[in-house]
Amino acid sequence: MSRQDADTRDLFSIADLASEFGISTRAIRFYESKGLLAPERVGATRIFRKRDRARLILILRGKRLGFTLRDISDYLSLYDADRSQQVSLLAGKVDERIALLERQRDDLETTISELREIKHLAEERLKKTG
DNA sequence: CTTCTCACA
DNA sequence: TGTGAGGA
Repeated sequence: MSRQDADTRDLFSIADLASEFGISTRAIRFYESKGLLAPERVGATRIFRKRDRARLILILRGKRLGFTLRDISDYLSLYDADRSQQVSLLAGKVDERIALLERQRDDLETTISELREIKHLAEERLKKTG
């Protein structure tokens, strides 16, 4: 059993992480090119450690919640620097995100109401004309 | 298998 | 925010 669980292992190749998280190796390189990841190198080959993997998990979670890579980058860059600044940045971004989703929800509800009204009028017309 | 870059949506 | 392709 040389194979260890991802959580207990320390070293990962780009292909390991890509398959573990169901993303492309290209996407991982892309995140690195945007400064979100900074794996070690042995020659030209990337070596990802647990902390790199943890950052990738945060990146994917941020994306899932609808944040841009820029948002995520800003957040991650404060990890070692200012912890409380990081927390307040996160709080602000979360507020923004919630506000946007609520506006979108309101817009959707308005649109749905309009469509229901149109449907109602169409059905009324059908009753009259046959 | 890895790397890089350029074009493209 | 990524992908496809082509070369090394």
